[in-house]
Amino acid sequence: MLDVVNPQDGAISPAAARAADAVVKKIELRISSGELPDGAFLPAERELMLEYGISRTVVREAVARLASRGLLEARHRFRPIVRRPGYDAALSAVGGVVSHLLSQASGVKNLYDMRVFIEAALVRNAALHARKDDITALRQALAANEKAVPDSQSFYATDVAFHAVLYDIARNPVFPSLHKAFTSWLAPQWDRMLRSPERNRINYLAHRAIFDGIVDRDPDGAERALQSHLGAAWEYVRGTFLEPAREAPPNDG
Amino acid sequence: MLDVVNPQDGAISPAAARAADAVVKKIELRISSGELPDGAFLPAERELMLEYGISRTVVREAVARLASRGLLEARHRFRPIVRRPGYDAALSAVGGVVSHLLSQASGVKNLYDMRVFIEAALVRNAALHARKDDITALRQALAANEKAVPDSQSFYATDVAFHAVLYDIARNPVFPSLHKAFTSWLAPQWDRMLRSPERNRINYLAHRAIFDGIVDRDPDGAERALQSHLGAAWEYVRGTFLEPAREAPPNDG
DNA sequence: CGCCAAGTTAGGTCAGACCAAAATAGGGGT
DNA sequence: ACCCCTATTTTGGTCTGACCTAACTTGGCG
Repeated sequence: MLDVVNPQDGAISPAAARAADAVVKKIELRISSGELPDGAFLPAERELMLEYGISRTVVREAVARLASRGLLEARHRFRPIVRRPGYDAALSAVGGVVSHLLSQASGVKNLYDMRVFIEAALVRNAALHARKDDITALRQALAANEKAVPDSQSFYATDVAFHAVLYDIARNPVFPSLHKAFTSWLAPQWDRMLRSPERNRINYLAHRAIFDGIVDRDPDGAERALQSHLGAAWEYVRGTFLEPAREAPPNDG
Repeated sequence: MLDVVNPQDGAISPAAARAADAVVKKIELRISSGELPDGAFLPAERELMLEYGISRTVVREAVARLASRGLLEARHRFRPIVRRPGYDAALSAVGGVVSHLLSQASGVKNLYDMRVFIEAALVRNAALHARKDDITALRQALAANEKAVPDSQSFYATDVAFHAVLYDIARNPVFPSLHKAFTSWLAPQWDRMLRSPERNRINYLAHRAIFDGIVDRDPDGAERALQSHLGAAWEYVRGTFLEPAREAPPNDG
């Protein structure tokens, strides 16, 4: 009566003893204990293999595992660098998978809608809870945005920066990272959008409307302004890469 | 004298040709082309190694890479299974990194706040846009939840299910996956919470308040109910694992 | 003093082997 | 026939030792 428990490995998962796993934990510990500070080089593979009494195979697997978790930054042929992962790393870890999802038009749409949804909630939150310094930051970002209207290149930068402030106002470090993730994911599609001073001006005005809604402490107005802003932006870019329209978004169980 | 051409590659990062990378792409192609359908077993390592004329080392690295991207589901000592990644896979790919963040109390708080933020927006959305069948689903989930009040075990399940409906109403496949991710990340902390029929009843009533807000098309009321519900839940669990309170949430650049 | 070439280090890959667990085939009892 | 238990084969996980090549280091030359 062998009870090889492996039913739906729901949460615990027996996770048999993998050699690499133990090494991962040890290195993880050395990182979180500060023995391997952020930015430091990981010891050479051959060194680790002697130190832990394992083969290089296992060392390499452990390193790969840690790298995929974001604790190590392992460039090809370079010594891995220790990285204390934050929300940024967490989000960028998804990058690989997301890129796959973005290859379908529905993926872009879903992600964009998600962004709109969250950002709408953010402006609403800003309208309700923004502090003086938040308003100041927003005002400055808006001014920079206006000044950049003639130059599409810098307009894009100030555009992103303006939206970034909205994510900062929530005072949850997850949001700024999320913003970076959104922009980096959607940038490829976004870049194809033709830009012009006229178009920039329209977008700037939309930003100002959002700003006004926030300073007026009018969550509904601010949200409406943002929805219309991002909705228009979508309509403007969809034609550049979207075919009729797809169904059946990928969604696994 | 072969000159190692850095194929333009424009920028600095040579991104040299890694053998594993090429294999990754080939396998990726075989997956997306349907030759390796979702759920199929990946060929044995030794087979792949013959097929592509590479060593097993490279095969294993490629497999590991694909697994970390969610295209393969590679349990220990089992033949990898092909998985067409969806939003679920994308989110669960972050799991590893997130678990690290959750080891700090601030990480739990930030993630939980994020969840509250999003869920608040979701109930507001539900109050504004829920359709008849959404309301029906919600009502059923609520009824199941009420029925489970005496049994903490099943109450938890129906609790999660009730919240899940809120994520479904947004009609964006990202949200249900996000819900799964949230619950699986926060479950470990949540499990420590003592449960009792009395406590369950309080939570059920909170759910009903949310439901009422939605059917009354009262976004503010519904959101208020949810905020108070999740806020109370946090206060209830924080004591079980939280020390005084931490600062400096992890946040990398 | 700086630049370029030879030497050294260390990551990437390979080949072959062994172990143990999983998958499969085979045999015995009912 | 059918199922259960065991023997065999696969196959993933790990080890060893080696080689190649690109980084890194060092030292000589202009």
